[in-house]
Amino acid sequence: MRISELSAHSGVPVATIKYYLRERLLPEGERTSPTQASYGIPHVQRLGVIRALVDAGVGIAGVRKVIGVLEEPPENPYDLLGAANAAVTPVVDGDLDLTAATSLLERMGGSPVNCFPDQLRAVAQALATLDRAGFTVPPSVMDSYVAHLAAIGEAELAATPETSMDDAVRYVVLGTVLVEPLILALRRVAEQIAASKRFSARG
Amino acid sequence: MRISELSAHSGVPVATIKYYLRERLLPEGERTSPTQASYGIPHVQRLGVIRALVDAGVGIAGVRKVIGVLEEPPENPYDLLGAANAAVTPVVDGDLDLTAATSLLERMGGSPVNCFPDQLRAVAQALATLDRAGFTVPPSVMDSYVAHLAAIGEAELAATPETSMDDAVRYVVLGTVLVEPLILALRRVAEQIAASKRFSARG
DNA sequence: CCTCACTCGATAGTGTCACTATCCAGTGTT
DNA sequence: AACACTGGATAGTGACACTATCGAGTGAGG
Repeated sequence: MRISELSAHSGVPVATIKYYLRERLLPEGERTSPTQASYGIPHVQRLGVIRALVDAGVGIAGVRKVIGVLEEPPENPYDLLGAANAAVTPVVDGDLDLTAATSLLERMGGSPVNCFPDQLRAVAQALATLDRAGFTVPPSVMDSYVAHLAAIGEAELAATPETSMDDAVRYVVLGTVLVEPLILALRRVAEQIAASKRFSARG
Repeated sequence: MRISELSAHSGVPVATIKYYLRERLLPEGERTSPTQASYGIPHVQRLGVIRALVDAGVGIAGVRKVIGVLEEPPENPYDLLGAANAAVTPVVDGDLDLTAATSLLERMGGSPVNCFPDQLRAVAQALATLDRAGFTVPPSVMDSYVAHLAAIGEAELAATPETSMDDAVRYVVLGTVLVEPLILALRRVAEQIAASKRFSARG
């Protein structure tokens, strides 16, 4: 498959494919001559992953990290998940009050040792942003978040494929990031359904 | 309060405040002379909202829409939520297969009339992106998303403040957007807790 | 009254990011 | 031999959220 065919097959412009090659997001094709290389199905799949990640707001640097994890996954499944999360969680610097975040962590059934520090800091950062905007999450709603997201996390983990390590890696790494837009979109839909039930304006 | 004090009090640089004034995200201060204006607490709060929204990835145009809704909220609470969602949901153009998204909507207890079309399209878009990356959400996990996000949506709606219209508007509009980073961060934490329970690598 | 830091308002510039366009010499295909 | 196409390099684009600078006017201290 030549580069123009790869482009046609994946929907990604040739110039962009060259860009991804340059950025080492896409492996080189097999060289058939000094100015020719041939690409295969894995390249098409990889392009799909790259575009999905970029669309999801993960920057080129983050995509590179994710791909790094996909190509050299940690032995331990727990560290695999951590690496996947770390690849797409922007590191927050500066002072943060971690007490509220730690409390949420414990309410979800974990303890600080269960969690990479950056994830905890991400929660704290989210809380700080809400605070800065003068927004308070009602306790009943926070309870709901804690309970239902814990359940979602368990369901996701329970469904990790056991068939092959490759499948598991792919599931964990991509599921971590790519499902986020779906979750947010479903939440908005859920809110509108609840609103229409409550106010029966359109139903 | 002069502009430099507003800056000191909010942590936003003077030049940026001027930029927000120019973009009409921040209302003008009360003029005390042709080249002087005084700002108050509402300006500090507004700055907090703007920064929170921008940090959350909502662009300047989106922030303007959100603020428009805050300042002139629709009478109907359902339309208020719709306007808040519309302000921050990028419109997806192009052909999309809505059947899977509609099915999810129904599984959440709604029907197409309960939902603004753009929200449904956002779900379809998220599913299409997953598909393009070659990622399949296991049915049991999708069940989990549907059930738990529906519950979250209801909890959020049930907690809408009844004290004043202002409070309700603020809660709905800001809650729609600003809580998203918190939800995603909690999900990642939940996954790690579940992983550490399952593999007991760190707990 | 004078000075000087500060203000508004306008305009232009910066840095980042994900591409995209152009050029080149070399190659396979007809 | 003609021609489209290739890999590789380099420079340019457009969107975006600021940020820097300037000029004329103004309030507060000495």
